[in-house]
This record gives sequence, C-alpha cells and structure tokens, in this order.
Amino acid sequence: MIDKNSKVEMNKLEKKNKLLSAAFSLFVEKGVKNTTIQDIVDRAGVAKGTFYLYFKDKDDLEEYLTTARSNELICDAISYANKNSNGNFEDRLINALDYIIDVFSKDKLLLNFIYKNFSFGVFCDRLTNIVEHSTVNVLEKFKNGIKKYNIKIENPEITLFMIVELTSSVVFTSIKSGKPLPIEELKPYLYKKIRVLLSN
Amino acid sequence: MIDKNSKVEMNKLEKKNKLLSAAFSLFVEKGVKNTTIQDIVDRAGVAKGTFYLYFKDKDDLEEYLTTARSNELICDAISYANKNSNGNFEDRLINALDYIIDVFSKDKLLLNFIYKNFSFGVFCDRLTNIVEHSTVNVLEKFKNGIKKYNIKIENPEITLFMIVELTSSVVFTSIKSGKPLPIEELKPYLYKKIRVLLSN
Amino acid sequence: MIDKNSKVEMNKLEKKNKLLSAAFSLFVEKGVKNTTIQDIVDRAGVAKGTFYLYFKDKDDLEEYLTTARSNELICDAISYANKNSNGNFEDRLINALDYIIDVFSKDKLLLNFIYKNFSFGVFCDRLTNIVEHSTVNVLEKFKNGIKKYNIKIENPEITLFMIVELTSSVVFTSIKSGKPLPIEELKPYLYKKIRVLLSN
Amino acid sequence: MIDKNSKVEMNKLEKKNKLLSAAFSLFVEKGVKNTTIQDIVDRAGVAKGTFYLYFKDKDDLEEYLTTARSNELICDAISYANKNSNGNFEDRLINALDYIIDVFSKDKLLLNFIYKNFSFGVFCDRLTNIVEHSTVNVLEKFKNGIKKYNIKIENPEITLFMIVELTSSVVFTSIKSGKPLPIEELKPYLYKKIRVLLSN
DNA sequence: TATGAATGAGGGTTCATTCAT
DNA sequence: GATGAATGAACCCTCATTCAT
Repeated sequence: MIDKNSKVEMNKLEKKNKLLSAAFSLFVEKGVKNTTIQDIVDRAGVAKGTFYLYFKDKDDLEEYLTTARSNELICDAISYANKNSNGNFEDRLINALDYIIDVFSKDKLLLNFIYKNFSFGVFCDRLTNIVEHSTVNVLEKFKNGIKKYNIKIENPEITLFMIVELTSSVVFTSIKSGKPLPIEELKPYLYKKIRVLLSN
Repeated sequence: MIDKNSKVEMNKLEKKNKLLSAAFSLFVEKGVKNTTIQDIVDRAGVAKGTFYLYFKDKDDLEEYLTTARSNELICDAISYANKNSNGNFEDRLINALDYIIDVFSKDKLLLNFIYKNFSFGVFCDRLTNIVEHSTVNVLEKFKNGIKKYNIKIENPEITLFMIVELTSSVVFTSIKSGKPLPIEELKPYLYKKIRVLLSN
Repeated sequence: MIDKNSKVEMNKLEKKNKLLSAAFSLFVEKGVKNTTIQDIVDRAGVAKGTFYLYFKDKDDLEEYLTTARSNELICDAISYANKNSNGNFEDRLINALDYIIDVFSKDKLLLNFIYKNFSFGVFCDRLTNIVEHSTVNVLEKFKNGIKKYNIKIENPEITLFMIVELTSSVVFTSIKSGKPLPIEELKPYLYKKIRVLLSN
Repeated sequence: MIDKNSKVEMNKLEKKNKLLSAAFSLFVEKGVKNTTIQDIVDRAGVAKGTFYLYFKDKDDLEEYLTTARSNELICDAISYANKNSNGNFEDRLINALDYIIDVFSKDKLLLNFIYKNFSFGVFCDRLTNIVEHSTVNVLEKFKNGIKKYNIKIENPEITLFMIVELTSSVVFTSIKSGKPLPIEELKPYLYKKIRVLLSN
C-alpha cells in the first residue's frame, strides 16, 4: 500500500517536473506570452487536461519557475565563488556576480526570462514560500560574510540591495543592447563602481 | 482652403490624441498586454477602424507613448532642476532625479508603465527618431554640465548610464514593494551612493 | 478500450462529415467565396473552434470537398455506364457522360460548384493524393477501354483531355445559360461531335 | 457653355478610364478578389469616394472590364486574321484563334482574368448591351464567312459555340498547368480537331 | 488520474461604404 | 464633382478552459 502510494507520488512528481522543464525551455525560447499551454503539454508529452491537475494556470507555473531557477543560479554562483576566491570578501562577491554574468552572456534567452521576472523584493519574499527546494538566504549569507571578514558597512541590507539592482540593470541593458559598451568591456567599470559602493 | 485643411488636420490630431490618452490610461490601469484595441477605441470614443488610421498596431502605439511620456517627464525634471538648484552640478542632477521620483511615488501606474518600457539604450536610440516633439538629449546635457561646472569624471557616458540604471531599478523596486525601505526613507541612501559614483 | 477508442473515432468522423456536408450545401447555395466559417459551423451545429480541429482553413476544406465529390460522381457514372451499355466503347463513354450531364441538369448548384473547382489537370494530380477514398484513374480506364475494344486512336490521352474539356465547358454553359440551346437539345450535337473526335 | 460642359465631360471620361485601367492592371496582377477599392483608387490617383461616382461597386466595374477587354481582344484577332490569311475560311478562323492563344501564352494573368470571367453565352448577351464601344458580332462574322466561302455547315451557331468552348477550355488548362502538353505542342492537335469539327 | 475533443469568447485586422467638407 | 476621414460589420483564427470518458 505504501509502495503503491509512493510510486504514484513519484509519477506525479515526474509529470510535474516534465511540465516545468518543458515550460522553461519554451519560455526562454519563445517568451512566456508566445508559449501556449498546448506547446507546453506537447513538449512534456502529456495531455492538455493534465496541465490543470498541477498548475492553476500559466501565471502560476511561471511564478514557480522564476523563483526556482533564480535560486538555482544564485546557489551555483555562491558555490563557484567559494571554490575560486581567496579570503577577500569583495573578491568573493564579485566572483559570484562574475559567474552569473558569464552564464547570462552565454544564454541571452535565460537572461531575458529571469530578468523580466526577477526583482530583489519579490525574490526575497518568495524564498520563504518555497519548501520543496532548499534555498539560500542571500541576505543572511551576505551579512555573515561581512561579519566574518570584519568589514564595516553601515547598512549591509541596503548596500546589497543597491549592488544587486545596479548589477542586474546594467548587465541586462548591456547584454541586450550592447549599450553603452559590450558587457565584457563594461565589466571593469561595473566592478570598480561596486567596490566603491562597498568601500564607502 | 488653408483653413479647411487646417481644420481637418486639427481634427485628426485630436483623434490621435484621444487614442493616445485612452491607451495610456488603459495601459497603466491594466497593463499593455491586457488592454485590447477594442478597449482603447471604446474609451477614445472612436470606431475600431479609426485606430488603424493612426497606428500600425498596438506595439506601434506603445512605442510612441513610451518615448513621448518618458521624454516629457525628463523635460519637466530638467526644468524643475534648473529652477530650484543653485550652481552645484551634483545638486542639479539629484534635484532632477528627485522630481522624477516624486512623480513616480504619486503615480505608481505611470512608474509601472514607464519602467516596463524604458531602458537607457532604447531611449537614447529613440530620441533621434522623434521629430514631432522637441526632445532633450540627456547625455549631451550631462556632458555640458560636467564641462560647465568643470567636474572631473573619467567616463561621463558610463557614469551617467550607471546612475540611470541604479536609480530606475532601485526606485522601481522600492515604490512597488516598499523593500528594502519605502522610497522616502531610501532616498538619502540612494543620493549618497549617487554622489559617491559621481565623485569618484 | 478498443470500443472506447472506436466510439470516439466514430464521433470525430461524424463531426467531420457534418462539417463537410454543411460546407457543401453552403458552397453550392451561396458560393465558396460568400460562405463564412461561421456559416459552416452554424449549419453543422458545432463551435467555431471545432472547424479548425478538422481543417486547416476554408481552402483546405474546399479542396477536400471538390476532389471527393468529383471522384464520387465519376465513379457513379462509370458504374452506370457499365450496367447500361453494350459492348461498344463509344457508347459506354457517352453513357457515362450522359449520366453526369443528367445529374448536373437536375442539380445546377452541384454543377456550379464542381465546374468552378474542376479541371482535368488538377483532378489528375489530386487523384494520386487521395488515400482515404478509393479512386478511379480515369485515364487508365480510358486507355484500357481503347485497348480492350481494339480501337485506333493516335493519342488517347490528348483525345480524352479534349473530350473532357469540350464536354464540361459546353455542358456548363448550356445548363447555366441555355445558350445556344438547352442541354437536352444540345446533347445530340455534342455526342455527334464527340464521336467525330473519337473516330478520327 | 458648351465648351465648358464638354470639358467637364472629358474630365469625367478621363477619370473613368483611369479607374478602369488601374483596376484592370490590378485584377490581372493580384486577382479580382485580392484587389481592394483602395488599391484601385490609389493607382488611378483619385480619391476613394470618386470610385462610387462612376461605378456601383467592384462587381459593376468587373463586368464592364471583362466585356470590353474580351471584345477588344477578339477585334484584334479578327483584324490580324484578315491581314495574314489567304482566302481559306478555316485558315482564317485558326489564324484568329492562334493570335488569341499567343496573346494568352505571353500574358497568363490576362488569360486568367478573361477566362474566369468569360463564357460564350454571357459574352453574346453582353455584346448587345455595349453601346459606348463599337463591338463585333462574332457570330454574324462567322455566318457571313461561311456564306461567303460557300462552306456547308449544318448548324454554324452550334459549331462555332463548340469550337469556342473547346478552344478556351483546352487553352486555359494547357497554359495554366502545362497538362497534358505545353500549349505550343498541343496546338497542332487542337487545330486538327477544330478542322475535324468544321469539316463535318 | 489522465485524456483530448469540444468549446466560444475574444483577439487583431480589413475594407466597402458613407458623408461632411 | 471630388475628397478622404471615419465607420463598424464582418472576417479569420487562437487558445485557455472544461468535461465526458
């Protein structure tokens, strides 16, 4: 009985995951607006009705996806920074940002999808609602880093917020339009400004 | 003959303006995506076909609106700053930003519409295409200010770009979500950071 | 399971047939051009969207209908000729044509629809594409008849082509306009000319 | 006063002719159905409302055009045959047909337009209604030719009718689809058959 | 649970026709 | 007579959602 149930649960999870990854690939390929439910279920290999067993509607699925993927990316970036940085706190932070920027440079569609759906505030809110996936509390990590490295920043929360906003906004515009410079050329200026904001 | 023509032209302009303001109010109320052409013509009090006499499609109208409204706002801000600032260049810039932030604080829908449709790169491109309305070349104004006030900034274009991106991004998030602080409380931090970016 | 599927398939076939016969009756009544998809689905008693489950667009349905109905008519004519003719080849052919002309005389709307959509070349091409319905290769039948009855015709293909073109064109004009004679009075002349074309 | 009136009349005629030739060129280029009134008035260089001063609607204009152009073509063909034929009656007729076929071979769009709108019966009817243009009574010419050349044909009207129908139908199919042979290769067979129909 | 046929409101767009100028 | 801005009915087509199986 338990086995049977757990098998059923496994199947359900599998279906949901199929739908999620189908939707994600379609969202980044064609944009959320231009992706139909039919597209999603076709790629997931399930029937149209099945979609409604797992998600209320397209917006529901979209929100779910954004949070999960953003979180994933941040986890990867932090891991990368931990592996590749020496003790300096600023370097660790910039390494993490560098990782994210590289991912986006190589995958403009992903950038587009996450940026359109991402904001610091919304992201922080959502983190608390996600239970199925382990998440990172970016702010806590940042505060801990400051403490650990004994850095003096008056308002760590606000400073982090501004760095995140500045970076995301600048990176998005540069990658999308190449203005005012291509991202690779713009990076030094950005990192310099970030250091200024931190060192203040 | 001239009178007759000019009267007709006046009528046409009026129709176009009716459509523009109907569209604008709907866009900020319900979002561009959720506004139909039928909605727009209903509110403008014209027939559906009339829409297509003035705009190619919804995107055409949207682009027109965004550029016009953004430009208008920036002109107002510059005027305001000119009236209310003393000689200091930083103060003038921050006064202009302050004006814009105040407008947005009072009109979240306008903020939403402009932010969703605004980007530094796109905006600069569009400025050159607008002929019917007098426009401001923000970058030129900024460069002239720097020269006039004899300020030393290594890359004025990049610095202005970063200030615009930082400000717009931060203001949007704060006004929309109140995170990490309400905009009124956040302002001092933002202006302080802007001064840091400029002074460097 | 099989029963269930077959029942569903039956229903689908029924829907498609409803659409086909609704479309056909409308096409002959008002012409293809003046028949809207709304007209068709209204008469078929299905929803608009259902149309697009079965046909790509109106042209798709029209082609389907023309080929199917033309083919049906030719099959009937050949059957009729086989039943009612003695051994003579010319008589068999003229009997078949006679059958078709009679059908058309009694159903001018059918004539109109088929004539407007029928041409020897197009028809021969389409024959090869029909898989769902058994079809007749008219040309093969004709050639076989010539061989069987040991008739000497230099270019059977061209001769058949000319007979088909002459007959369809003459019959259409006569039935539609009664010019230069009503079809019943014109028939003897037509058949005489056909015999001339054959015997040559 | 008379001058003034006649000048006005001239202007009106000119406008009408502009509309006719604009419409004709568009009809053969894009088909009647795909040509809008806007297209016609644009090419004619007049305003939309002007169209309705001269024609009831598109059908009215179409009918006018078909008759006029068909008639023109036939006149040209007869002229050509008169110039290039010796005394033989059959040769004269075939020369005339040859002229028409050549025009059509070189201008498939014209063929398409005239064929779609042409039929012997309709044409004969219309001939009597045309007053603004001098017209040819083809049938009379044919009968006169038979008399003049002392040829024995039982029912000249029916024979001519069949020749016209056969020729137009065959030529249309061959030029449009190249089936069963390209028109140049098909011609000898066609002319041979026509001679058979005549000589009988 | 899973299916996918069926729905029909609603979208964008076209264009013949009118009518005030 | 000539204009062309304005109209709005009518068109085709999409697609989120439902529901009988």
